[in-house]
Amino acid sequence: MSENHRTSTAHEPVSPVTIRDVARAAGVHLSTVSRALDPRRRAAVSAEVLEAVEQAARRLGYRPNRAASALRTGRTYTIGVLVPDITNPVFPPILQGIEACAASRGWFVMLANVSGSAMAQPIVERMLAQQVDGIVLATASREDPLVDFIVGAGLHAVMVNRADESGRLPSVVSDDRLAMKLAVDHVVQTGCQRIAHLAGPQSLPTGMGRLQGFEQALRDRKLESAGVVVCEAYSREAGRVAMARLLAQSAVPPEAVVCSNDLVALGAYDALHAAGLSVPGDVAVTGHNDMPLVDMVHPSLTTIRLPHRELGWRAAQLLFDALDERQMSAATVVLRPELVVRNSTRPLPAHAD
Amino acid sequence: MSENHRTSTAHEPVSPVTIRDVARAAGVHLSTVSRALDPRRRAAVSAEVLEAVEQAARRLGYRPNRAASALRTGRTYTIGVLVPDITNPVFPPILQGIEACAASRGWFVMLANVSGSAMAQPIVERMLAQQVDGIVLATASREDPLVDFIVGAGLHAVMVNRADESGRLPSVVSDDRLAMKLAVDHVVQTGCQRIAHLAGPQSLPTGMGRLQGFEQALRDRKLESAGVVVCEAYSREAGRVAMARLLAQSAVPPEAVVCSNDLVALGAYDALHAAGLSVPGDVAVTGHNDMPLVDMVHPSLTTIRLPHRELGWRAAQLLFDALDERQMSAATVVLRPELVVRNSTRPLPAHAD
DNA sequence: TTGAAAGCGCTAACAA
DNA sequence: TTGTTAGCGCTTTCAA
Repeated sequence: MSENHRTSTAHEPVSPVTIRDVARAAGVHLSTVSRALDPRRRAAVSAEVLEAVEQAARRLGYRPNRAASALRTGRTYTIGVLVPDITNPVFPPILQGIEACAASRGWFVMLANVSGSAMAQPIVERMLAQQVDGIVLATASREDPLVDFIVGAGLHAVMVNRADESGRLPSVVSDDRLAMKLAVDHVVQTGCQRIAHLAGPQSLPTGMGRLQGFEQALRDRKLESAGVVVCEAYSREAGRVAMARLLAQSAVPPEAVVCSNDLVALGAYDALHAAGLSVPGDVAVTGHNDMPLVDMVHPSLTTIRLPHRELGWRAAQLLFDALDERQMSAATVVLRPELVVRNSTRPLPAHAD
Repeated sequence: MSENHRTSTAHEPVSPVTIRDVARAAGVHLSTVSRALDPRRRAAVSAEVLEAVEQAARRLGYRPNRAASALRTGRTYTIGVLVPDITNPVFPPILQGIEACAASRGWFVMLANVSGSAMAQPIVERMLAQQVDGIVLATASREDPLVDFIVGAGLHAVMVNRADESGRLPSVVSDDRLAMKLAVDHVVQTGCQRIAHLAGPQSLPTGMGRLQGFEQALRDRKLESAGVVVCEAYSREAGRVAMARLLAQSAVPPEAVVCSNDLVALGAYDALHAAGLSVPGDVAVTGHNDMPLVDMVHPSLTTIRLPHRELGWRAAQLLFDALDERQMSAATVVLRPELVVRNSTRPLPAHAD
């Protein structure tokens, strides 16, 4: 049994090497080690001491204990991320962007999947107990009480993809109004005049934003809406139900249906097929998000592509800005979506696949 | 300015209320507060004191500082999760399962997206510095040096979806051999005899396992392989290239192609179409994973469904078992995949869609 | 340029 | 049943 043996149970397998051990090995005081290992204070250490410390640290396999450092400084180098449903394909690339930005600075991401808005505040409170330095919210509803809590707690936070309407927190979103204008203008150009909209849940910022964008786009074109139905959710089944309802509303189907979401659009396919209508022959359909494989469905879906990964990266950047400069400028960053034309809106299936 | 005002910079917005404040408010010693607030030691506190403490804590909005507790106990109530690519649709449900299991116990998940196996060990080291209590790896290669490091460090870890071959760590995987047997038996039943396989990367446990499963399934049926091509990656493009190569290898195409992955299968579609062959008319195709929307592609893809969420949940459970009982029984849990029959293997397209 | 010393907030012996 | 006390590993004044 060696002399400086430390009790190491299975519970405590991680580096038992402390800053004190490194100091002893390097023959200096532990405060000198702390200094030498901190990039910002390294300059105040002589070259030979620096070398000795670094060598000792390397030799012993020293790994600074972030829990201790967090207790002392209040910084954990960790941000919390709340997403509503990680299996919704919109969120993985956003999360990837956030994680990549955090990792590029040596920070970590704590992930929480928030099922149901009632869970959000307790989760944020637990994250606060964990001393996260900031939070990225991808879960906001239009008037989200969580924002009150966060602002009240003085917590650093930003919103991504969905921003609440108060504008009290910085946010990074896609331009939903532009997205709908792109879709409407496109179907108009292919010859459609009677255009309907399958809207998303109006409790969500995106649901309302896209609906307003659709209406504005029609006004710009001096067109009347051929009907709007609000979906219960951004899901295929909700889209199917909504499309069926839309068809039931009038004798003649619309020439085009602009959907607030790809899954909704695929649900619209289902209802249109069930009604014996063909896409795009009888009705053109557009989606929103360009989720994986919508280029493989039949017919391939014309949709709106969002820079999801960039949304996440920029949101994290905004958070780090706030953290660094000790200030929260409640900026809103709006990124541009892009139209992706495929076969669900082809005027004529001349070049059939 | 109140008397017990604490300096609260923008950096330190989180609860400045400490256990000491609660003790003062409740008129007891801070160790009594610690006891009263710990479920395991609560019993040793009198009812009236317990009540007073809880009330004071609630009134002051006390939130235990986990960094301090972590420093003292070595426990952060956090597990690290490494995934190779969060935008690969296999991983979100696995991650969801892990997160849900962790959340059900009040634990948190630190997520790292590991791009490139060289990044893995540095990330684990940084997680160790963060004092994570354990790690879930979804990134393993067949003989992964990371496992050496983890075992050497005495770190608690489990593998999910992909398990390395040494069996030194507990793991939760799907039965790849059974999966391929299900696929082969199915296409045999639909009348195919000349069956080929598009294999996954042989550096990955799943790539090799499925290839072996395919070969075994053919042996069981006393059939000769109609060709095997190994894909560069689990991607559509790699599948397309591999299928093209397979077609070039012999004059007559196989009757069925059993693929190691859905994306690979969709790439096979591409190559088959390019060669003027129809699915399933000329060649039947099966996939693996049942990723979202493969029921919507044309033709809808027959594939193998995995219990991805359960994979994640069970992996987390295994990790918590190890953490609780201070022992690492290197158990392997093998879950059963399930065949999902769709139109890419229909014997006759009688009921065309 | 380095060392000494205090203390972040909490837990867990041990003592009363 | 409650209080006293030491200290987890680190950062950061302050002094030398």
